[in-house]
Amino acid sequence: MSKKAKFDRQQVIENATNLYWEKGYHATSMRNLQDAIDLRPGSIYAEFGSKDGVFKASLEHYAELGLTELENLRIQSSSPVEALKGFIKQVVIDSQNEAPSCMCMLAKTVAELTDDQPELLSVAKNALKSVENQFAQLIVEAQKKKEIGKSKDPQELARFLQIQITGLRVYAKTSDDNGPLEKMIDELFDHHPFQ
Amino acid sequence: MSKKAKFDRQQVIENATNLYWEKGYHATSMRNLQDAIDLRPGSIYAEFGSKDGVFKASLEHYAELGLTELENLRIQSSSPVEALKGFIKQVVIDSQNEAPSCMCMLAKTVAELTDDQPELLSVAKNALKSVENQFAQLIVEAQKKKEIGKSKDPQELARFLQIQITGLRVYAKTSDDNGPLEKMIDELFDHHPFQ
DNA sequence: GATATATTTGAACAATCGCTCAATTATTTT
DNA sequence: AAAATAATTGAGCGATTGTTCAAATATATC
Repeated sequence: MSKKAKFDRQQVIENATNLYWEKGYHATSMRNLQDAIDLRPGSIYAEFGSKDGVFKASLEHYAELGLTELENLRIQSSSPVEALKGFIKQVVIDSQNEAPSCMCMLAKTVAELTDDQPELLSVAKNALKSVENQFAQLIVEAQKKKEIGKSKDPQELARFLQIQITGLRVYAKTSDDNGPLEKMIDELFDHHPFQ
Repeated sequence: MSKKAKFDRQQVIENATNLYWEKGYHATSMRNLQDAIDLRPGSIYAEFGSKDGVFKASLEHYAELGLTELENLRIQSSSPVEALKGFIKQVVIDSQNEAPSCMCMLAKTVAELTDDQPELLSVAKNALKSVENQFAQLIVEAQKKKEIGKSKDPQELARFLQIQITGLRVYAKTSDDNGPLEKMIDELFDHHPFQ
């Protein structure tokens, strides 16, 4: 009795994410978005409600992407610390060539938005916290495998990693020499607060 | 033969800086700016040429503000390391209550802008590098005073500090508990790569 | 094939964007 | 006081913003 053929929602969100990730919230217009996801305004507003709705879906998709990648690295590696190090190298180094922006989209959003967009800001903050919690979980696992001393507080170490990643990614955008960054990542787990 | 009474350029730039610092480049409109600095479009364009011109002047003023603050802290303190630590505590902790944004305006700009604004991006990057160089200079001084081992590379330590500050300031925006951050700052100079 | 209905389209809305410039105002020199 | 000129004003430019909705289209049911 009705028409069912719809666009590929997942593909649409992926394209929207790539555009928002590159340009940020304010610099991305609905017309930019329409072109990037190949949908007319009516369809976008029927599916997402507003520009904010698309951005929110993008933030959630981006966070899911990161968490999935971390899981995959954990499966591929025999060591939780190696998985963490691989993740950090990927987001800090590899993302410079492959990703829409070398910045973390969540950190970029937290940096860009003010309390004028409380919900979007909250989504970004919560997503960052989710990633941090996943870090902590891997650190607990590493402690069980004696890769990290059991006296350390996993949440504290996870927070430390988040801070390092954010700092490193912003710095990566200011510099074209990855040498020092790779060295810093390699040494991350060899000193305080990990050792 | 002519009219000379002009607005206070320094005050105008200061007001513009505070607005741009809070809202970022794209979210700040020329009308927002007109209200904040109490000037009509004609005067603004006569003095700064464009929205980008005002932003550039703001970036430069912001950088100057930071460098001056660092100098003042150095004069007030007998120790270069104490000056550095004081600077970091101020920008990470105190700025949450006092400043237009707890974010570093330069890092925020680097995070927000793309190659669509190459000149503004370059100004922000260069300003960050200037601050980093100032850090390095204080570290050299600290080495002379035996506060830091002379085998350490000042530029490497300065870069490390920049990365820590950026990471800490973004994290501060996601969290309302400063305890862990203050502890991290206090311990910054007690471990690798400083010791 | 006709009907019903969900989906998709794209022109167009009011508001706002960065910016221009003729007109007005204020100050200095004569 | 008059003339000269720089500074300031603010209405308004064309373009773009986020969003709406009547019309057109495509699919499922009968």
